[in-house]
Amino acid sequence: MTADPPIAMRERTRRIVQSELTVVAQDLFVESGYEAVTVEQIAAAAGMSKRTFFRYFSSKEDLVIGKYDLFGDKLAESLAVRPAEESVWEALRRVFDFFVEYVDDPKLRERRAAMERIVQSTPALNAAYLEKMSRMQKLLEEGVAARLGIDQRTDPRPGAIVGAAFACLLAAQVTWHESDQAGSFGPMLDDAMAAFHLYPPTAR
Amino acid sequence: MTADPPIAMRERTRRIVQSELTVVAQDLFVESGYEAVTVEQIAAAAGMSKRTFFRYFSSKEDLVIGKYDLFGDKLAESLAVRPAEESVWEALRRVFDFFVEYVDDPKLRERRAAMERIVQSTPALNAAYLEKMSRMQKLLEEGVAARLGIDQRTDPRPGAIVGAAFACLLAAQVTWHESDQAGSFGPMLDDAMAAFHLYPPTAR
DNA sequence: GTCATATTTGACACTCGGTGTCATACGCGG
DNA sequence: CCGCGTATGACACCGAGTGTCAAATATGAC
Repeated sequence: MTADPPIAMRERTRRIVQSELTVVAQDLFVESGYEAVTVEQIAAAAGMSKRTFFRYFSSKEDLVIGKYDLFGDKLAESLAVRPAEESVWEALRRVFDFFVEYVDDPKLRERRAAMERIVQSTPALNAAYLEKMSRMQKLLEEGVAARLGIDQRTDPRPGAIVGAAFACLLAAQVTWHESDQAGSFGPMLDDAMAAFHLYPPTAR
Repeated sequence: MTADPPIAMRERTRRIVQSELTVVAQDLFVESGYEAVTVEQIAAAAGMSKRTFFRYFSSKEDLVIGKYDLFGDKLAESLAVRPAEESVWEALRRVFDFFVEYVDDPKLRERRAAMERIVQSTPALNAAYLEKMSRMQKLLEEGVAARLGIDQRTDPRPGAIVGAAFACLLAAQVTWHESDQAGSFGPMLDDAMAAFHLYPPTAR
């Protein structure tokens, strides 16, 4: 247990440096665009060498979208906790409340909107973003398959359902982002997901 | 008109060099993995310099997934041609017959399956693939919005519906790819898309 | 066939993202 | 104050991708 305090300490300072880097980098991205800003510039603006930057982020992309790595497990746990009598579609909608909170958060709104614009308009970032989403989806598929009592290895429906739910999430996000963003993101997501009705799974 | 023949000629030889490069590169990828093969190795194996490689493909990724750029417009046209009385979901399924033909094509099956494995297992490629898909989706959204008579700038449903259809396509593709691949890909896609029923769009 | 012209190619130098290595500086517990 | 482990910077290096320019090659007119 004597090893705990220093580790926690290091981890804390590490987080601080990371968020400092994130802020500095985002300001530069907003000013000049993602691709026009080099890692060396970010590092210099944060008072460190390029080599040290890569000790805090595994890549330039990671600085922007790395945070989504943490989301996946949270979502899967959140799905596991949903009551069994709830429909799969409804359960997924409730799981997405996590995103709704994130999008609605008034403290982050300005900054998040700016970064979203940059991600949407930078193909490399958008690609990486979609890949993260696809990883989250995979983590949820197992839970959905279990709920439906079907085998995800031979039945495409768990993947299709989770993918469709994420498609709703992304579509709502884009529309929301291009709207005036008054009120909550929740109803927009509800609209998107309400376009679908799931047939009860049939045995095969 | 005298300018036509040479252009067609150059374009033809260009295609030939491109497909030669693709074959050579795919063989190398299958042997050693995408990332382990350098562009210089591909170029050397095809008897040209690295600089010349980049005159035929804008990037290493482009060599693998660049062909999908052409799909988008075809899909959009294909949707525009679907009869108006057909439901949106059914129309999208019919548009996907294009993919079904592609996947079923017995001449390409072996090679395509090998490349699919590589794309699935290489994050950078998978990300780029998803990004291409997302571009195709955008091209179809307008047509879907028109069919439904709703405004895609303020209503998330066109994007959600197209995205959901593509989610079915991807899920079916993954499941298909992990199956014995006997028979046609079509029924697998039907299964995935049959999990959903679309509510008729309501005015807002 | 010959010449003029346009295109293709290779060679080279360069930028940027990312990694391995090593010596040094720093913070901490004894 | 000393020893130890971690953080850092400097440097060299690799691979993807681009700009430039000169040489090679193909094309068209005559």
